[in-house]
Amino acid sequence: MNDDDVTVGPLSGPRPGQRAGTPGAGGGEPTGSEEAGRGVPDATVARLPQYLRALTVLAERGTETVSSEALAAAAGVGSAKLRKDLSHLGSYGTRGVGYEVARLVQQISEHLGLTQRWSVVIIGIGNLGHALAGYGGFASRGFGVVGLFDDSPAVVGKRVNGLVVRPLAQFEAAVADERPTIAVLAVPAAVAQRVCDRVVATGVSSVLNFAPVVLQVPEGVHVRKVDLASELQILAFHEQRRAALARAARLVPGAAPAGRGTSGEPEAAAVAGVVR
Amino acid sequence: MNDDDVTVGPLSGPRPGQRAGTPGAGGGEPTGSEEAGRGVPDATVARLPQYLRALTVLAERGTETVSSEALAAAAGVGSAKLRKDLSHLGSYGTRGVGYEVARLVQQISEHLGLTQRWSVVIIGIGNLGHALAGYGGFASRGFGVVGLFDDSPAVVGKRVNGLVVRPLAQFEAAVADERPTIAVLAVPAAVAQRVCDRVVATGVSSVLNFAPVVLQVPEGVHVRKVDLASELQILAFHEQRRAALARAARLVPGAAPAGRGTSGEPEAAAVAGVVR
DNA sequence: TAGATTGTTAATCGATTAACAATC
DNA sequence: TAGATTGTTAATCGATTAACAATC
Repeated sequence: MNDDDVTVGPLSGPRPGQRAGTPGAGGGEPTGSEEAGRGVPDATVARLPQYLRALTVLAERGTETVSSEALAAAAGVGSAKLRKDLSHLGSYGTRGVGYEVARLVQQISEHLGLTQRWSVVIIGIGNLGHALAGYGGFASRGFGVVGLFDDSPAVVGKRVNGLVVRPLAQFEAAVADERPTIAVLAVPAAVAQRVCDRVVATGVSSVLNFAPVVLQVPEGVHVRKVDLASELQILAFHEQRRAALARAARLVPGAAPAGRGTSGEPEAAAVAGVVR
Repeated sequence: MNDDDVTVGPLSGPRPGQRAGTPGAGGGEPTGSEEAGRGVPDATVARLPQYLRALTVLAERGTETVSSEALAAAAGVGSAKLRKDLSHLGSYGTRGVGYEVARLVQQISEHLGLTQRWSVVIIGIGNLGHALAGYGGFASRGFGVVGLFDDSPAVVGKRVNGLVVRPLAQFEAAVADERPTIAVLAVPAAVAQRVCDRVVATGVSSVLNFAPVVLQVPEGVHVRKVDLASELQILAFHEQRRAALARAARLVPGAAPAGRGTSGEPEAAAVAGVVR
């Protein structure tokens, strides 16, 4: 689960500390008249795009029906988890048979809100923003980039992927026109909060943040963070632990519990002079 | 928690289905002679970079000591969670006082393995790979990009951020020379698995994958995935749910249970200015 | 000593997993 | 009917949270 998802639900009940996005599964309050999909767990939501992608691949290959076992393998999860996840959407399988690929694609797409087109603006057209503006994966999945903004004279006015980069000063007016739902922030950390404040003030309620800062937003605004350096740091942690374990194993060879495999570890050299 | 982390631990005990990265907290097997940091939970590890960043900001401002309350606020988490997380590292605070910023920076850096320099190669120098190659956030956090590879004649030979893009054919030889620990994959989905296989075959044991596919890797190789389109899809899910709730609220206005605040749908409120 | 704040405990919550009854 | 596979239940596990005793 990517719990960088700083989300506060629209119900905004004043009970302090209630984290929405996981609405009161316990209480009463039917919340309305929806049938299912009311209380899809965050962890499940985060996996739906994966399932959808696996299903799309299957559909392209002409597969019409798939078992939870096979789909789970394609998506890299366990079949029990997959079935549980799908059951939250209402369960569209047939016992003894499996899931109809086309139907499931449709259902997941609807649940993810992909049956409509969402408009996206990108703010900050540096290296990364430029790449995002040109990323084919957005358009192909129903996200339309409708605006590019930056404040640097070096890029304003340039054409990127068919759009002209506009100065940030025009942002508010553009939003009033184009009504994007999602803003992608690819600006430097130092200005990210200020830009975010402006974005939120215009009514945009979802933000994808690439700046390495924790954005403060009012209730009701969703922020997801992609932090590239953090990803490397997390990998580094595991490498470091691996190296530490390998060192320990060399020092206390008898302590090795079992099945250590090719017990020499690849990074031994790189580690040669490190901590502890 | 970012549980895209497909990780298999170095202990590789043959017990089937055991997910490592969360080593047997229950069992016996002391795993060696390390003091602490043995069993840092994945969720905690994923937050350490956040803490480190917040601390760095504090350090730059000249702050010498910080309370869990203040640091937690800066990192966007609760103070209890922060203290619990830090306690997994061994706890370096002083009751009644707080944490010494410099000391904590040092401790977290060591735990993340950032006291050494990790070498990174980037494979796939399209839009995204190009941006990653130029991303300052890597170098500034101790990750050195030592190689860029691609197979397209359009980019091979070009100089990006001081490095010449080499053909993928030279990859194996280069790895033997430069011994990178981490490979970043920014290649098209269609070839990602094949490229990954080559990467893993050279002994690289950590992969950061930007291709929208689930990579199959042998035990002991860490893969983390960054999926840009998925991030947007998850945001779309929440927007879609928000819209559905708003619709339900309009149709059954009396059904609003309590504390609905400005019961109009959040979209409207957000547009008018900032919510709540 | 009095005030502050950590580190830890215990309760709670959400997510995962295995197993199996329901049912195609 | 026999075989297959879903949808759900119940057990387990890991993560979060609040509260507070320890202690600076």
